[in-house]
Amino acid sequence: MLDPKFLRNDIEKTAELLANRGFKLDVDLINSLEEKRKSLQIQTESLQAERNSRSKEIGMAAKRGEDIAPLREQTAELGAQLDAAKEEFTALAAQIQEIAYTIPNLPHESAPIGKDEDENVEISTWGTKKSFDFEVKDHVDLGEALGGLDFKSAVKISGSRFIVMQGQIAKLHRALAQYMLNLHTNHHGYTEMYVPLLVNADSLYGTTQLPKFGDDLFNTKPATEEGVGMSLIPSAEVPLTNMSRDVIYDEADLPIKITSHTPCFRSEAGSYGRDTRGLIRQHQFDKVELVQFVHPEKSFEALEEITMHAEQVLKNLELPYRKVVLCTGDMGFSATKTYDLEVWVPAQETYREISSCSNVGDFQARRLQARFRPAGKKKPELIHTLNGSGLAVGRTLVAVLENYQLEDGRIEIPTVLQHYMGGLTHIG
RNA sequence: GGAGAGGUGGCCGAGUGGCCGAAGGCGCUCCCCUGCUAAGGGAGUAACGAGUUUAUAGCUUGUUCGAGGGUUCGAAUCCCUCCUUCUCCGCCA
Repeated sequence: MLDPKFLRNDIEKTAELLANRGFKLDVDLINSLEEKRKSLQIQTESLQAERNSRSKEIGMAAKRGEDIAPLREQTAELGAQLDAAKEEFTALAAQIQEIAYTIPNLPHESAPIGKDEDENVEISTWGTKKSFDFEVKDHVDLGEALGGLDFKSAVKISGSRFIVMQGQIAKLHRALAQYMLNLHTNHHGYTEMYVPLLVNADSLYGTTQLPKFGDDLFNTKPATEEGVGMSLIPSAEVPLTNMSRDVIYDEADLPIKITSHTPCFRSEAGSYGRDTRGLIRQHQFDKVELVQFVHPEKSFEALEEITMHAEQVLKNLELPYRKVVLCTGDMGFSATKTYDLEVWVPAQETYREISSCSNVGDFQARRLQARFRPAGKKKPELIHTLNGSGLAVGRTLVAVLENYQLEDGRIEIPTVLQHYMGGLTHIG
């Protein structure tokens, strides 16, 4: 959620920045609602103040043994007025909040301005694309031929966009996740976390999946007026980032760096027809997530760092990739700035997203009430939160299968993973 | 799943209808005292929102005692629902 002060004091500038990401802020509507809010709030609060002081008087009169019946009657009338004002104010405040919830974060000035993914800017490329002197197969053909990817069984058991993995491929998938976790905990300073995969609505509001993106979630109960029950996490970002909810950290505790390997569940509503083949877009996939809570002045520094941590996985796996900074029009709802890492996928002859690292600024922290107490100061301030995939495990498996394929259909195992595979050098 | 007892400020803990936003303690900050240290004395110390303001200063004001409803002129205190913690029993990887 944006700082409401932006909407009150600097709405034109805010609208301009939001326009960069293709969001049209209804300035006139907000201005008129705000104006109403202000007068209504003043009115309501002064009625409340009046009631409070009268009630106090009644209490004192009662103590003196005076007759309080007439006073009570008078105040009862005031109460009716107050109830009406309160009701009106609550409705208006709810309307304003509903709008506020749908406003995305302001892009940072260093994010390039653009409409959509075509205007993302490549920052760097790494690694050499292997030249294959045979026709490359995609991971589906490779995996099925090796008996390790079983799409048919997954359809039978659950439906499309699920996968059954088997044998060495299942093990390779596990090895990838283990390797990533070990790298981040042993070398990048993250603390490993085991977290719930089912979360409550408060958590989803905290990380801004709700109220706007509820359709992307799998819920344990259909949404009703009573609530939605619990939801399967779309990313470990949700439980990890919610660790900070309603916490006031000591400044010395920052930065906090945590990581977790979890399955992620996404309904992928609205993406029918895209990436229907293979493991690229699944309802369930594994991911190793990196989350940092940092001092507000350090968050852009931290974004570079967290991105580097994700890049290190690709480098160590010797997978060619490129780093892209998302333009304002392609950034996620809560991000101020995002780097995507895209891995080379030989069969598609293109780079595909495998990690997304974002500085969220105080956007989530405001909803989470995630704060720290600056040394020597009384007032707590909002922290900044960051998250990054380090990496999406399923897509990394795709990249390994395709980039490490041999002409005979076998897969070479990247050096750093061989240890995790019991010394195995090839699959197949 | 059953029975019982709880949830109060950074922490502990008192408070069963009216100067209670909340005694007391711990912690923390500042000051005094003590030639260091330990101890002692004094003062201060919740969050969030609105208005005013150059101001995250001050002032005025509202809300918040697990959450949400209700009763009342007035609720930490009474009633209802939910969440959650602990103890005992049951079940269980």
